[in-house]
Parts: sequence; structure tokens; C-alpha cells
Amino acid sequence: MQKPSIPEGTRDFGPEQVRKRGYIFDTVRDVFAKFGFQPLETPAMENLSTLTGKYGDEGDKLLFKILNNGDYLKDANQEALASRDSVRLTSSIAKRGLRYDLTVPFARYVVMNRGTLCFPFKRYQIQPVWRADRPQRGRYREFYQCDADVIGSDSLLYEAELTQIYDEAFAALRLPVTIKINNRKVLFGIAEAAGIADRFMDMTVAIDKLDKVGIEGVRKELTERGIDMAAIATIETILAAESREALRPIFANSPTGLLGLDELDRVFRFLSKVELTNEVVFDITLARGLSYYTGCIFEVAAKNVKMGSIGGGGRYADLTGVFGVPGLSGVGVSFGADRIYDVLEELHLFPESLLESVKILLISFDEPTFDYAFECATQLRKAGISTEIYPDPGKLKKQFEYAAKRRIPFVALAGESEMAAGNLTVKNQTTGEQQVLTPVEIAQMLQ
RNA sequence: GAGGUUGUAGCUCAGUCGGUUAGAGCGUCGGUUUGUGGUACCGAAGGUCGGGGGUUCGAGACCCCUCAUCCUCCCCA
Repeated sequence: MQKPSIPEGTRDFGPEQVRKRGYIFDTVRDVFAKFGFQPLETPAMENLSTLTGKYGDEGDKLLFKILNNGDYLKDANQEALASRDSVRLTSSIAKRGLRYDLTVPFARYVVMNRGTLCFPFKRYQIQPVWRADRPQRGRYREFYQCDADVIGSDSLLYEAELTQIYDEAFAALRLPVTIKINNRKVLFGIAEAAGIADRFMDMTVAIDKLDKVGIEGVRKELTERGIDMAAIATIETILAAESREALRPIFANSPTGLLGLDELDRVFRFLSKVELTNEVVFDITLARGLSYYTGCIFEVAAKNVKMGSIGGGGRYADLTGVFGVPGLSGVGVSFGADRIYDVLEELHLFPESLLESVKILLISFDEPTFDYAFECATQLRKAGISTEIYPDPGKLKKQFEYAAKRRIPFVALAGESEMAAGNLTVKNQTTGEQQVLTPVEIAQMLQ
């Protein structure tokens, strides 16, 4: 006998967890649908060529590859095999891999179906993704993403809509959050103002860590990345800017930076017209790692909880370009369902009703009343009431304990007298109150 | 990929300086006499001490290897 186990970084979801996760997915899905996004599902596995090179060198390492079937060594790159070059060998023994995110498969889908799709195309997708990362708190090797993207329009209307989606979804989950917005063009403006436009990526990676390592840490990071003192001083001044207006003079010689500010102003103008439940702020330190973002970027942080971001997204000017279709601009957001779960759990924000599985348990005493209970259960179920019968008549203690453990709110006793009269004794497990009713009356009461 | 942590009953964990038959709480099962649960009392089952090797008269404890786990960094949701 072997001890069973599941792979590192994966999880089973028990009944209660599935219900709670479903609550998150349903809530998010409803909001997506309300804004006109359409559902899409893509395969768990993609051709490796679709995935590689889209997430940087680090990303390629984190891809799960699927070994070819059959005699895969026969077709292996013999040279790479002989020289033990794993990286080069991979492509010859694995032609498929597990999806790493939902955005790249979406781009692939759009390219393959560009002839039949109606643009702008708004889709949402709720599916698991896999990453061969080292698991740790809030990070798993299999986790779900809930993405909404619109492709084929560069209207800033969508940035505003996606912000509203975040706001509405978290409001529906009753989870207070801060929605942070920035623009990559503004970040580029900083680089230009500091005279280090060529070091844009290094700069953003460093700035992104501000809330985590503080201004000292950012200074250290920038220094380590070889950025000179004068540039660092300029960057620090800009990061301390009070408002977008204050940035305009600083960006006087950066058309890109000014354009970024214009875009943000437009988005906030849209948002000023709607009532928002959550705080939406411009955060110049927000950078986000993914290199393909080109315009507005978003990130959501839960208030009152120590947890990484629970959502993020942004605009990418040309996502389908790598698949041969340039010029399609897209913008999207993602909800980190697993982290949202942990936060809701920590703050006790899941509705009580999710714990309730079955409405009523039927209890009997002997074979004849067991049969009677079976008939009653059928009637209750016909009326749409979720009903269970305890499988062994007799011992009431056991049967009541079962109801308590399963958190079944009502118990109905099918005894000899009840059977004779065609009714049941119903007990409310919370109040202890009992009454004698017919199955039809019970169904009405529980409806 | 780098560094660290922890593996003892179904779960959470004790286990002294290496010393006899391996401990608790919770949970599970049975009972406290026959139509009423969450409480109380009584009792029972349940362990190859992650696995392998070594040191020793003797190893759950010490050493080596290995597997798993969780955490930190990198990166990310």
C-alpha cells in the first residue's frame, strides 16, 4: 500500500470549499456578463510553441511541459540529448504544455477566429492555470484566474468599465478594496525626465517594489541596476508628486508622459460620472511586471489584510502581434480567485447560507416507516426541496447527530402515528420547535 | 533556481541527557435500556515515530542520504 498524495502546490476542494469558490466565481461572472462580456473556454493544454517566449525567460522555466506520447526518445534532438542540454531537448520531446495564463490563449483564439469575431470582442474566462513555481503562502502550482478582456479597440471607455467591474464585483463580495490605476506611459515619462529612457524596464521593476521595500529599498535596487544618482534623485522627486497636475511641467519634454496623463484624466473623467463603492486611486508607483502592458495598468489590494494583490490588469497595444496579427489593442483585468478566497475567509465574509447543503433530513424508526419516509422524500423533492433520508431506521440519537454535523436545518420524523395520519413531525434544529405537518405543508414552509 | 523550517494516531501537537510496553486533546466507533441532536459521563479501536542506511548494549531522539511539507528570496495571482 502506498500513501496517497497530491502534487506539491495543488489542492483538493471539499464540498464547503467548492461552494465558497463557486460563490466567488458566480459573483464575478455575473458582473462580467452585466458589462457585456462573453464566456470563453480554451484547452488546459496548448502547443508549447504558443506558450514559449511569451512570458520571458523566467516564464519559460515555469511552464509545465507535457512529455510526448510513444517513443519520444526516437524523435528527440540527439545532439541536445548527448550534450545533456535540457533546454534544447525540451522542444523535441514535448510539443504541448499546460496553460500559464488566460491572456495568451485568448490572443491565440482571437487570431485563429479573427474572421468570424465581431470587434471589439469582449470575453471573460474562468479557468485554472498552472505554473511550476515554488509554492508558498497565497501561491499555488494550480490556481484559477478570472479574466475579462476586450480586444480590438483602444477606447478608454473600457479602462473605465473594467474599473467599474472591479468595483462592483468586490462590492458584491462585500470586500473593501483599493483599486490602483497607473499608466505605463507615465512611467516612461519618468524614465525620460530622469534621462534613462533606455533603462525603462529596470526602473519599473525597482519602482514596483516601493510599497514592499520602501524608498530606501528602491534606491538600493536602482543603484544595483546601475542607475546614476542624479537620475535616482529625479525619480524620487517625481514619485513624491502630489497630483497628476504637478507632473505636467516635469513631463514638459516627454510627449509620452503627457499622453499617459491625458489617458488617466480621461478614465477618471468617466469614473467621476458613476458612484463607486471602493476607493479608486492614481498610484504612480504601480508598475506591474508584465512587459507587454503599454497603457493603463490596474491592481487591486484588499484593505485590512496582509496579502499580495488580489487582481491586476492593463492595456496592451499589440498582444496578437506575436501570432501574426498586429494592431489589435486589448485591455483586461484578472481576479485572483484563490487569494480572494483566503481574504474572504480571513475576514469571515462568506455568507452563512453557503454552509447549508440540504434543507431537511427524514428520520424513521423501522422498515414500514422507512418506506413511508422514502415516499415523503419523493414528494418533497418534487416540490423542489433538497431532501435526504437517513439510511438506517432506528437509533434517533445517531440520526439527529448526523443532521447536526451536516448542518441540516430541519429534521422530519416519520413515525407510526405520522404514517397513519399522512404527516410528519418537523423539528427546527435551530430553535428546537416542532410541529406536525403534511409533506405539502412542509414544502410550502421551506420554499 | 538560492536559502531555511518541519515530518510522531484521522487532525493539532507533547515526548527531558539516547534507556523498559509511545502520550494528550480533538475526532471516530460503542455504551449510559427502547420517539429527539449540539452538552455530560464510561469504554474501545487507531502508530513500520515520512523512507533508507549508519553510530550504539540500546535510536522517535544522534549522523548521512532521500522523499515530502511549509516559509523567505527571485518572480508572480
